[in-house]
Amino acid sequence: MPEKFTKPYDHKATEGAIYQKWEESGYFNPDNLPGERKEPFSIVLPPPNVTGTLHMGHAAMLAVEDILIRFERMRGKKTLWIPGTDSAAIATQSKVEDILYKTEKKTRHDVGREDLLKRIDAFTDESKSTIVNQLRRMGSSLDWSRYTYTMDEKRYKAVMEAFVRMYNAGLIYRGNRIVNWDPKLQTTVSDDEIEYKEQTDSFYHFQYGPFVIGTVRPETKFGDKYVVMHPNDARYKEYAHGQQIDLEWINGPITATIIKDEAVDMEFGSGVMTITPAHSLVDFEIAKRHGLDIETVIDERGILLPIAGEFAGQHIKKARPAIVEKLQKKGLIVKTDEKYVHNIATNSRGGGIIEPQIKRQWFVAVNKEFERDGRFVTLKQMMREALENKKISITPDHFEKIYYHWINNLRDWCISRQIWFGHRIPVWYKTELGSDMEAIHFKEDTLTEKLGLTDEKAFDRFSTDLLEKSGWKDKNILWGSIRNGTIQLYIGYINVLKQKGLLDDNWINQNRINKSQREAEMHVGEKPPADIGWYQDPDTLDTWFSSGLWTFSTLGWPEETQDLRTFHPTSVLETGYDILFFWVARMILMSGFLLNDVPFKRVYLHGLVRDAQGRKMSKSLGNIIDPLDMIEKYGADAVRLSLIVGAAPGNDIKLSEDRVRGYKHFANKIWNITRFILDASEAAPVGKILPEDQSVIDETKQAVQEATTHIEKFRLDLAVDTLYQFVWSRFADVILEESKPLLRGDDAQRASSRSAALTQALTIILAALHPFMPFVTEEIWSSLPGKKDLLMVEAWPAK
RNA sequence: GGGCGAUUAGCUCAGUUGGUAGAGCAACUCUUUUACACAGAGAAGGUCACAGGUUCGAGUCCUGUAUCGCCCACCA
Repeated sequence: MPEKFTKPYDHKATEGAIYQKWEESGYFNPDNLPGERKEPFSIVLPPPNVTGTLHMGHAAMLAVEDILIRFERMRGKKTLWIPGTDSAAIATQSKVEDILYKTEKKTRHDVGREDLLKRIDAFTDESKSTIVNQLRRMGSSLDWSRYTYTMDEKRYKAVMEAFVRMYNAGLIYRGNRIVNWDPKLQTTVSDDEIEYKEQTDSFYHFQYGPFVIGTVRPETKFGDKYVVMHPNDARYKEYAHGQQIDLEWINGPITATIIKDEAVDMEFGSGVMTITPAHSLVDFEIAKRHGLDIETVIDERGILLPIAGEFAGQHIKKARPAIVEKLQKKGLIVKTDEKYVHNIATNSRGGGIIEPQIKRQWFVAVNKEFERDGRFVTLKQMMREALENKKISITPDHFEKIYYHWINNLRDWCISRQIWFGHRIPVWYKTELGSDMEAIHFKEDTLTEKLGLTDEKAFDRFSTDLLEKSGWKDKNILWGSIRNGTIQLYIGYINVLKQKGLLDDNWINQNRINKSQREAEMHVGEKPPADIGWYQDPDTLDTWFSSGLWTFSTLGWPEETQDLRTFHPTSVLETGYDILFFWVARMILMSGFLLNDVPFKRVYLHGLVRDAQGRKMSKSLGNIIDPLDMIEKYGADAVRLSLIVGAAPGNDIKLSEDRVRGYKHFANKIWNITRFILDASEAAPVGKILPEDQSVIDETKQAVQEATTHIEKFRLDLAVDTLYQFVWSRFADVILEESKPLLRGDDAQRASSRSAALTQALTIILAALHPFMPFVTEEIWSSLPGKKDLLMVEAWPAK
């Protein structure tokens, strides 16, 4: 018997070496697997953030997926588990920007786009190895030869291709619509990334002509010239739709128009409201229904525009009390509720408070019909049908209801982001200015005076100089145009001037004439047309756009690769229920349109890992259990089991260190069972199994069969429970105890028979436990006499 | 406001088509020349949230109530 069995199982001395053996065997790669394997089984790893570290949620995901992969590999399938990491666009860029500011006191505008991207690349390269090694520590049998990164060259190509195809099918369009604008991160945010947070504010009731209107946001009220009420509201039946009323408002007399619309809740407040279409989705829709004017009141930075009169140029936060004070003086405040509790929209990706803005952005049309297989369908329909036709099933199944509910409420998906790190939109513009970004116009003399520049040549030199210092490559972005005494400057240019302290918001808002957006000649494609003067859209794509391609971009799409033919659709997509909509639904959308197929056949949703009290693990609560600490202390096998047992699909897992410790004991139990059996087989050499000992094997097989059924139903929790019960309470406590007298008895034939039966039962147990506890089982396997190949490719001991 | 879950031993959770309540952990008693004290043997622990109903029979099916959780929407 090997020396090591005289001591308790030592995971630290074992796990590293075992993983190395697996990797060296090449068996993680389906092309190297022994025997003839026809049936494929594939999973793509939901790619963790490249700059992140492993947390318990990842650990749970890895445990489940590795169990499924190892189980199917042992069942003789051609198994592929594709590793990858995600660029996590916004999160990563913010992180690098933070570092930049902390170490060099610079913003991204100081260093410029190209330089920032270089810094991000360096940062991600450096941290990539951390997460990749942590994935290995869990024992994950990922095929590293197929490792992918969302921002690598092939994936970039796939994203470009997808965009172009969807654009050509009319499913991607550019439109001016109200979007969720994050003034802190200066980018749009998709509907799904918004998180509502409760907040207490003052709620003001204002006298608005004969009406009383309420608001928590007086600073948006400058543009309000429509007063809306329900058509059936008897209190206001004397007022007619379209009727005009003169009244006194914040900055003097205005004329308001009565609008009757059913969107108004008669029960709320006075049943009358004014609308701010440019900064509220509901108001925007009312305005569109009635063809009303839509006026922007607040700019991208939260600064009030000239429409605010004397308040123009102020930040909304500062302006609010001043506006309230003015209304108070004018006697227009009826009353104020100090403690009004309401929800405000925030950017869940660490951003600020969402300020709806009307912006020109790129969208995916989910309700637009296109031709497919001789009929007209919409993306929404396709997403719905994938489940209705049972091409995809979700475990646990009640999530299917939630999925349908989400689809039904789905609006067009805003896919453009104003951050720099990400897949850049493959669209090119050509105007005399180089793009059709937003521009602001000024009177020529005001600007030349402000910057101390006397003529156009001086301005040109000034710009060129600025250009060099700021590192911008494309001169066209920085320059504006002068014509008819008006200077037109791009937002990007203005931002640079602001950072240099040459202009400030106050001045801009007082001197601007208007804003414009020029139509440009447009080309959609990865590369610009051959002639010069084309300028690429500065925006990048929503990170979920590229994530949506993940099941097939990782397999080489758009090329017709062998991998794509063999492994797509993937067998199972396993992820947390928290990204069902972000990711799962979008993969169904993308795969449906681009491949006319589903991305996976089965969705398995695991729960979230919480602490022992059921709270989310967070830094602020200080209740984070680090999977690597746990692996260090108790071994990866124990960590895996602790995340599987008691975790029914979709249920949250309450994890405590005690649980992990408990499963370390189980690893040791198996270790000692082996020691006992090796001992026995040395004392009583393995012989022919007599009929009276056959039951030991039969019973073992039956337990494994039961576990197999559970795994097939994705009840890994029950499967491991079955095996645990059998091994500990039945095999160790009863069968081994009963065997002792037989092994030491006078009947040598019986002793050999029993010893043989136990040895065989042990091999079955080891094989059955291997997907769950790969390290300890593989280590024991290597010490059993007569075993040549690795346990990971041994045949599964049940049908 | 709409939707989806949950409520079973001190804690965490199983409980397949209805047939006398299960596991792990913790706690209790005993056991150490025993494969394993990271152990074994034993005992204890439950009005299955509550109230009705269907049934020969309900933790399981139906109705309602309460509490907790999550998702979606959102009121100016």
